[in-house]
Amino acid sequence: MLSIYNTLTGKKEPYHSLQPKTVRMYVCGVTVYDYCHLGHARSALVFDMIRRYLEYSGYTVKFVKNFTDVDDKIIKRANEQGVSCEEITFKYTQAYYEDMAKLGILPASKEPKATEHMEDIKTLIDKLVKKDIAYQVDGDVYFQVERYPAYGRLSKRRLNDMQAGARVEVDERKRHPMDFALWKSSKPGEPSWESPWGAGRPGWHIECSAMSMRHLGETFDIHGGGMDLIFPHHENEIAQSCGATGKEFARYWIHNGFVQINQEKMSKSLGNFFTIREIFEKSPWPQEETGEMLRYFLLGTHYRSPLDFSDQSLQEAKNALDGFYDLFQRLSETEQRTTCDGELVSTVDRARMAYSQPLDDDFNTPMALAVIQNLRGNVNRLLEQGLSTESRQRARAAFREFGNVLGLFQLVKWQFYQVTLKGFEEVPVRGVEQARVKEVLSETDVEIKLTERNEARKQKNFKKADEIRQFLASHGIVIEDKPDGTSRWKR
RNA sequence: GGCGCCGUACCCAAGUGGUUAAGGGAGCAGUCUGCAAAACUGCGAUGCAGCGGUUCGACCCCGCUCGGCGCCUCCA
Repeated sequence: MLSIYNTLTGKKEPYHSLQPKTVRMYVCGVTVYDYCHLGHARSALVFDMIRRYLEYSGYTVKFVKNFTDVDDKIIKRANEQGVSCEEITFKYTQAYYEDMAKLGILPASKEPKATEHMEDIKTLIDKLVKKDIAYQVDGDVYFQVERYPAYGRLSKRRLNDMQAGARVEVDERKRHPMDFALWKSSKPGEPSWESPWGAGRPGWHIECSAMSMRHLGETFDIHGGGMDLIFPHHENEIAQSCGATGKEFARYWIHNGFVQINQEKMSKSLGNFFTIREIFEKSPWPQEETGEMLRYFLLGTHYRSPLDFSDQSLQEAKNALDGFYDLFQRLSETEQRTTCDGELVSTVDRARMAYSQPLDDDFNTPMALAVIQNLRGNVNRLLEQGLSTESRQRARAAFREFGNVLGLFQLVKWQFYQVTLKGFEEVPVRGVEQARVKEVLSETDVEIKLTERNEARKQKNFKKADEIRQFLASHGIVIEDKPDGTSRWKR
């Protein structure tokens, strides 16, 4: 039985879909005016995991994630660079897809754009104006918060409290300082669409209401996003949507915590952010592995907690992951003994049950990882006592199955033979000492040396064997001798 | 000023009103190994920021204090 922490009620609640076996879920995506940073990655990854787990649990998931492609920031960026808004949004939408692919984040089932939903947006605003919940001032349309009595129920704020704290200049034309724009008249040169209120563009919040209702219906199951969207974005979405339809909007509100650097929120204004591509570029490890390291790191903390990013944390994730892939290598080797084949089956079954328990409890991925870590230990033990080739494949398949929910353990090659490092002079690793790789040895080079060494070992020439080991080690090659006299190696 | 979050071993990080406070990383010791690596085994918080309170019993509930952070303005 899945339960989810619902921001709306402030409690963990049993989850029930409105339609049986189907989840309709909307997540606020990004405004495409710049490269994504790690914070965006976390949010995307958290909801990707939730989506995957829901599917793993047998639900069909209608997952909608939007792109905001009309916005002040886009206009500003376009003006700065002297290019059109379309060029900006196209460029960063492409970049988004590239970054997400590297992180192993699956595309949503629908990825709508605000600019493609102008009719829906205008219809929705019109409805609010007709119901007298929104009002027009010159070419702008505002939502009147006092006309929605439940305003503040998501963020647990009262209108009066907020009024006291408001320290921005209030537009005198607004009836209440918290009233927000549904439609903004456009200045010359800005993107604009015709409307009953004049040429203009939609406010930020209305697009999500329009797009979610278009693709998921007026009432749907889950709405998610980063913590910082609770107010005002999601609060306003609720007001607009419920105001327009008179029905409940989203039923479960899920919000992920921030990525921090040294205990502080990662943000543009603080200048302490890392873009996703920057992390990949600076990583001394190949792309697939860096992606997996990031996922392991990001899912190692519960989605609602803040999490601090550092190079050390990434390295720790890699070390933890290495243990798995070392095991997977051994599982790929053949074996006749069947001593523990029976026990393996029950071990995997037990793990399967233990696995979904924490994930059912508000998506507790750290605990789920602990279950998989336990399974790793158990399989290692059984492996030592004897697991047949078939059982080894079964074990590997189990890791694939569990790992798929978290986007882990899907690689066929990690290290052991196939890996090539990128960049070979000096690879700076922030915070840690410099990783240095002197020169590249090709796989053939390594194989030749290895054969040479095993010859030497056969002849008990351990001095020579150790020299070769040392030589290879100085080139970042680690040798593992197997009981049968042959060796495996990894970089 | 309003609303809210966090403080668990060297580091990361789960968790429960009452059996031994998960798991990982790092470290140490041992087994194995020609050596090594990997793997396995063992060690590691008598305590969960501090102080009070509720309770038969609290790390977990309540209050206060200290420390750190977030939202209230665009923000994942």
